[in-house]
This record gives sequence, C-alpha cells and structure tokens, in this order.
Amino acid sequence: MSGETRTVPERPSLDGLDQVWADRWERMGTYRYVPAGRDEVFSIDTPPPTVSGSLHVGHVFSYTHTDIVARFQRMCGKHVFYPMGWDDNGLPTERRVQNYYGVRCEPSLPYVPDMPVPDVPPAKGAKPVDVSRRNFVELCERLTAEDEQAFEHVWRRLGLSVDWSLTYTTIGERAERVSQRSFVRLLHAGEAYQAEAPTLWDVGFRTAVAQAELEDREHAGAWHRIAFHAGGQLVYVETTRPELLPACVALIAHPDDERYAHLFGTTMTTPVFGVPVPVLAHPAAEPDRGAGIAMCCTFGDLTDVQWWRELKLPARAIIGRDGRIVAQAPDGLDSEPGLAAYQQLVGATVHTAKERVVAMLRGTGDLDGEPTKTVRPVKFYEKGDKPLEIVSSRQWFIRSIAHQDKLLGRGQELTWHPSYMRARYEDWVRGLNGDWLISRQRYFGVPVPVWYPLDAAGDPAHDEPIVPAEDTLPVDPSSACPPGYTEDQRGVPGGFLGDPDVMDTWATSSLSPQIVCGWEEDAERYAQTFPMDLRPQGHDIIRTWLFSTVLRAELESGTLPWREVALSGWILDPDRKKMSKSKGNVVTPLALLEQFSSDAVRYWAACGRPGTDTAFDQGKMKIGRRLATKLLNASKFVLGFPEPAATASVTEALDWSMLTMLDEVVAQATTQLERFEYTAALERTERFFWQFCDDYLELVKDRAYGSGSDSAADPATQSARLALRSALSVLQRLLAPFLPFATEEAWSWWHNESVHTSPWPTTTSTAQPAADVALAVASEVIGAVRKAKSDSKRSMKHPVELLHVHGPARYQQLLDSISRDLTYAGNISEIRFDPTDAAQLIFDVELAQDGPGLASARR
RNA sequence: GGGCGUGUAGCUCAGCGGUAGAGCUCUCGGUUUACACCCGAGCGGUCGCAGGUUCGAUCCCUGUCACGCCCACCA
Repeated sequence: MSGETRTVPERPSLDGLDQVWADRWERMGTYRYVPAGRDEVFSIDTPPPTVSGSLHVGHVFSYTHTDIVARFQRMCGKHVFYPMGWDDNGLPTERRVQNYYGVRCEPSLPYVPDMPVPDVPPAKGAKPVDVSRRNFVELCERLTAEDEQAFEHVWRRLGLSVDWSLTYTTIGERAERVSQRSFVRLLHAGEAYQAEAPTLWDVGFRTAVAQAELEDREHAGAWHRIAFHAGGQLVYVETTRPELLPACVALIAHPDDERYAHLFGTTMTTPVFGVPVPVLAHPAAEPDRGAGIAMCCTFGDLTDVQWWRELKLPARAIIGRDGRIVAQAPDGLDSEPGLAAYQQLVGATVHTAKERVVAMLRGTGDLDGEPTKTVRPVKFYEKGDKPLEIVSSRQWFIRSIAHQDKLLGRGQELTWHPSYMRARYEDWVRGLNGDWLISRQRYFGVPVPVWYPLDAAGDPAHDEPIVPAEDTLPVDPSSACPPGYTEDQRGVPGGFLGDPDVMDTWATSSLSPQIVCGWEEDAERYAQTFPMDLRPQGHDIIRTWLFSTVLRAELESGTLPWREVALSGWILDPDRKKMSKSKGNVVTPLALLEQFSSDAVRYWAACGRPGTDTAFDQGKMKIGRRLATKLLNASKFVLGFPEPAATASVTEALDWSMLTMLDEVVAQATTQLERFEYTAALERTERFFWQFCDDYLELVKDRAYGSGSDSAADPATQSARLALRSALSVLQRLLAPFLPFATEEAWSWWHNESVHTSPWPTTTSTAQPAADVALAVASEVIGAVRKAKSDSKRSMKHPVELLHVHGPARYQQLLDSISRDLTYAGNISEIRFDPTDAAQLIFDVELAQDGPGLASARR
C-alpha cells in the first residue's frame, strides 16, 4: 500500500492539488526507476536544459510532451528510465557568473582556497575582479546549483514523472570522466586529432567555434572599389573588407571569365602596401559578383580558406585572437612605404583599421568612387555579438567527414517524429564542410585531458601528447601532473605543459546516453537502458545535439544512441512570432501553473503536436482547466452511486453501447500514443469524455439512482452502476498521462495505489450485436428534444407530451430498449415509433401545453 | 539558390477520395441537487489560387501564390 484513500470532497477543486500530489509522489517514490531487463525498460534521453537563467514556457511545452509519453509507457508496464539533466557546462554559465558576481577568469592567477563569495550584486560600475580558473569554476558551480534547485521545483510542480535520483549534470565528475574517457579512446583510435588550421574565431569570447554554432546575421557594410596595379595596367576589385588588403595573397577570377583571362599567371601589386600577388583562376570565383575578380585574403571568409588551401597560397594573417591587427607585419609586406602604412594599423580593431585603410586608399588615389553601403549576411557565433574572424590556431577535432555515409545510414535507421525532420539531419550531414572542432579557449568546461612535453627550448611537442590512463580520469591538466613528472616541472624546459583548452559543451552533452546509462561504470544498468528508446529535443538543435550524439554513439559503440527521436516545435506568441526574452513577452512558468493549474498548462502543451510550432494560448489553458475540473465533478458524481453488487452485470443496451464506444477510444488512443500522436489521443479521449458527461450521464442518472422501491435488486440499476464505474476507471486512466494531478486525485477517492502505476486500460468489453449504436441514437434523440425546447425557449426540464419518431423499422427494438432512459432524460410522457421508408430517423417533439404549444425538430 | 513544412468557420486547430468538423468567440435560452470554474441551442466556410486524374477531390497529381523554418551563398 503506497498511499491513503482520500475522501470525495463536497466541492472538488484543482487548487492545491499540484503541491499535494507532487509531494506525495516524491514520498512514495512513484516514479522511481526499478531495474528490469532491456525489453521491459523504456529509457529516455532527456535534454538537459541550460542552467543559465530561468525556464520559460517553451520548456514547459516540450518537456510535457515527453512526460506524457513516459507516463503512458509506465502504465503500459514499462520500467521507465527517465532522468533529468542540467546543462551547466559552457559559455552561458560563464557569462552569467561574470555578470552575477562581477568577476573575470584570469588563468594565470593562483587558486585562492576558501575565497569569499563576492558581493551580489556587484557594486555599480565596479571593475570585474580577476580570479583564478579554479575559483572561477567554483563560482560557476555555486551559481548553477542554485539555479538547478529552482528548475527542479518547476518541474515537480509541472508534474514531470522523472526519477530525481538519476539527475546528472554536464559538468559533474561523472560527466567529465565519461567525456574524457571517450576523448582518450577517440584519440587512441585516431578519431580525435589536433591540427593547426584556420578556424572560425569569436573575438569577443576569444575562442574557436564550430560550424554547428554559426548563424547568419544581417550586417551593415560597404562595397569599396579599389585598384590593383601591374605596370600601367589597373584592375578594380570590389570588396567589403578593405582592411584585409595587407593580408591579400592573390586575385582570383573564374577560369572562363574572358575579362581576366589575359591576366592569369601574371602578378599585380596591392595598392598602398605594394605587395605583389598572383592573378589566378578558380571555379569558386563568381563572375557576377562584384567586379568578378576577388581579392583572396588570409582570411576574410571560408572561400578564402578554400582558395588558400587548394591554390597553395601563402598565409598572411593580420588579425589576432583579440580581433586587433597584429604587430608583426605579414611575410611579403616588406617595402618601406608598405611597412609604414602597416604600422598605422597595428593594434587597431577591424573597424578602425578599415577606416584607416580607406583613408590611405584615398590618399593614393586607389579608391574608385565612394564606398556604397550594403547589408549582407555575415557569420556570427550564435552566442556572440561581433562577426567571426578566421584565425589560424591549433585545435582539437573529432572526425566526422570520414563517417558521413555511415551517419546518413543511422539517420535512416532512426524513427523520426515527425518523419519529415529526418531531412534536416540529412541536409546537415551532407553539408558538413569540416571535422568537428571541439576545443574551446575557455575555462568552465571539461578540460582536454592531455599534457605536452616541453623540449629544451621550452616549446611544447604537440605531436607527442601525454595521455592519462583511463583510471585516473577525470583530470585537469592545468592542476594535475602527468605520470613521471612533478609539479615543479610545469612550464619549464624539459618539463611539461597542460593543454590549456576545454572541450565544447556539445562534446560532453553528445554523450548524455553514455552518462546516464552508466557506460563503462555500471554494466548492468548500461545493458538495461542502452541504446535508449527515446530522444526528445527541439528541432533547432538537430545539427548540434542530435547529430553529435549520433556521431559519438557510432564512434563508441557502432550503434544508434536511441531508437526514436521526437522533435518539439516552438512556442509562438499570439502574433505568431517566436517567443523570446528580448521581446519581453515571456511569461514565467510558475505563474502560469499557479494561475491555471499544472494540468491546465499541460493540456495546452498536449495540444501541440510533435514538430509543430504552437501559439501560446491561455484560452487553451482555460479549456484544460475546465476539463480537469469536469473530471473531478464527474468522478464525484459516479462514485456517489452505491457500488454495484458483486453479481452485477451489464445488461442494458445503452450501457453496452457506451462501453463499446469506449473500447474503441482505448484502442485508438493506445495506438496513437505508441506513435507519439499524443495530441490525437487526447482529442479522442476528450471528445468521448464530454459525450459521456453530456449525454450518457444524463440518460442513465435515473436508472443508476434506482427509482423503484426495490431498486438495488433491479438488474438495470446494477447494469448502470457497473457501467458507470467501469467507464470512469478507464477514463481516469486514459487521461492520466495528460492530467496527472486531477486524475490522481479522483483515482485516490476509490483506490489505494497511484493511477500512474496502474495498468493502461485494454479493450475487454464483450460487445453485444447492434448495441454499439444505442448511445449514438440516444444522443440523437436527446439532441432533437433539447433543440425543440431551446427553439421554444423552454427549460430543458420542460415536459414533452409526445415524442413521435419516424424511421427505418430496424430502430423499433433499439428505441424500446432505451426508452426508459430517454423518457427520464427528456422528461417525455410518451414515445411513439412509426416505421417509414425514410433512411434516417425523424423526430416530432410535442411539448406540454403551457403557452406556445407544439414545437418540432427534424434531425 | 536548394530543402522541408503550413495555408479549412472571426480565432486556435482536427479531418486527408464519397452529403464540410471541434473548441473558443459571438447570439439566444436555462436557479436541471456532479459541475454557474455550469448546462442547452444557434449563427458562422465556394477547405489559398489555377489546371489535371476520378463517377466523385478539402483530401491524389502538376503548376502557382502567401507565410514559416532549415541549409547554402557571403570576394
């Protein structure tokens, strides 16, 4: 026995149920994972929300979808493995900690044990306080722990049926160990490697970023038409980045472009800086763009990188990691006036350098006309606020290009909800243009677990990394020593150096299945839960989280990480715009849950199908609240009738009919939930439930009360009572995944155990022939009677003298069998049936004479 | 430029080969002891547009327009 039966209240209410049941579920361990064989387990790879602020309605929306499926599977007898995770790793946390505590990470500083927590909020206008990396990480952990508590509170209140004892984080010890172990193995397998290469670089965060984290933004710029020289000959090039002129290594036009064909193979000189550069042909040059001839710089964009690589051009990098022009003039720029010009740019930002170069071009007369303003898409790091530069640096990569075909195959094996989302994954995999860059020049993340020996000159041997043994993980090479070295050898010639980088968040969160399933640490659990059953996630992170998780599982175990993936849509505000904080239209989830009740908010969420963007709609929440309240009232009403006798059986056509219809609802809802069509399952169940309340309950009331003196013995009364309770039991369970609080409350009025661990209803009724239409016909009759009364503006209680029914003879017997219920529900004195040739039933309703006499309705 | 999705009642959406559906809104009516956080009835649509297939098309095909999203291009 896991709970106490609660009594049916005088006036059932939703208010307060959320808290009562959330607490009780925790106490009773209702959602605790109970280990079982793989076939009996349903494991869910929950997306760990980023803990850098607060949850919003979009989270509530998508996590509810997963919970509905989890609850359904649990009731179907599955041992549901449903953990929650927190993504506290990475840049969003760093940024938040910087602002919240007013600190900045300075890796060169020593660790200060027991450092006092900075004042919160920091004094206005105060300069950020520099703290060591380890102290910075401690502050990150401190702040995320607070946020995680707040998040958990919301999730419990929403009624997510997660097992909180399984909670993981993406920066906890276990996650770090898994992340580093996988990295070390990939390194040994040759699937992880480092390379010095041009990489996309965010100058604000001063870190490399991956292809998957890019986004295009409209950025204002201007076309500059500048002259290149060869003897007396001029060629005009149009560029939006004149500041890169000193980084120019070639001029490039399309091989078929006759305008420039005569120049291919010749050399021209850059204006101002006087550097000779070759004129080359390459098919990536587009004759229609600008002047048709491009200035290739190292590096202005990815096309420059392509040309540089394929045409084996020299590197003349001029932009440093801080986004400023580096002091060292590039090779090839060696003329007196060229160097003098370059000196004026050193230390300048890209923006300032551009102005200065333009001024110089004006000075030498090499700027043709005035710059013409333009707005064009420019690549940004999705979390950054300055355009990305391309900087050459040493970085770690995981091979993905080599596995493209295999990854496409995995995409085919995976079941997608909705199925068309597969196309996005395939587009992404086909469009990969490089391996996955996983190293980041940041602090709060899982460290790259390698050291490098230092040679006699103190230079690191990057191609001979010292890799830790797996049983020593996790390690932080910035504080731990490699085997065979002592700490005093750190950074000295002949000693060692730790890799200063951390791995990108996705490099760890892509291992969420391995982290939660106990990979390499709990063989039993791993066998029970991996590969997992379901990955729910947003469609916006197919190219990041979904892709990278598939890749990691492929590399680690040669399998898919899960069987199915369910993509949720966006929440749109009522103006059909995506809801976002910046627009100020975000409502806090807790306020909604309090205002409408958790069940009501869940109902709204359940109305959004997988992959479909859904409007934020408080009207839907009101309807959900109405449904939940109705369930309480209807349950109270049904349970108010005496229990059916032990010998009771369903004997009446109307009761049979209702139960037969309900059977069909069960069958459909079950199939739909198995297919993640929870919206359809809810709609189907809800529609039946309202017919059950509006028509069946009204029809059967009198019979269930038992009007005669010996009512309890009347089989018809017993039939009604039995049918009512049977239907109620099924309906409460069908609605349980959607409205866990109201259903649990109403279920507790007559059961000891939780509805959420009760078996999902099955189709069991032994329907009698022709009984299946009785309720439909009865509803039709009642509808006609109600319409007649409504048309003559009478109360529904108003007596009907005569109900005259015309129609096919086969309805005679059916009408007889339900006439008792009909006469009560419609307050009808007499029902007369006349067989006719008509295909349908026709009703003449004769109201009692107390004013305007006869009304009739035809249906 | 490529791909995907969506266009059905004022609103939110279901239906996807056989006489247009639900809820909300609106109008009218109802002190019916499960529920006024309620109940009943009604108004409301050439199913984006144009062709085609079919006995028959909202549903299938082709084209087209509009909106949204993803990807690519970014000299």
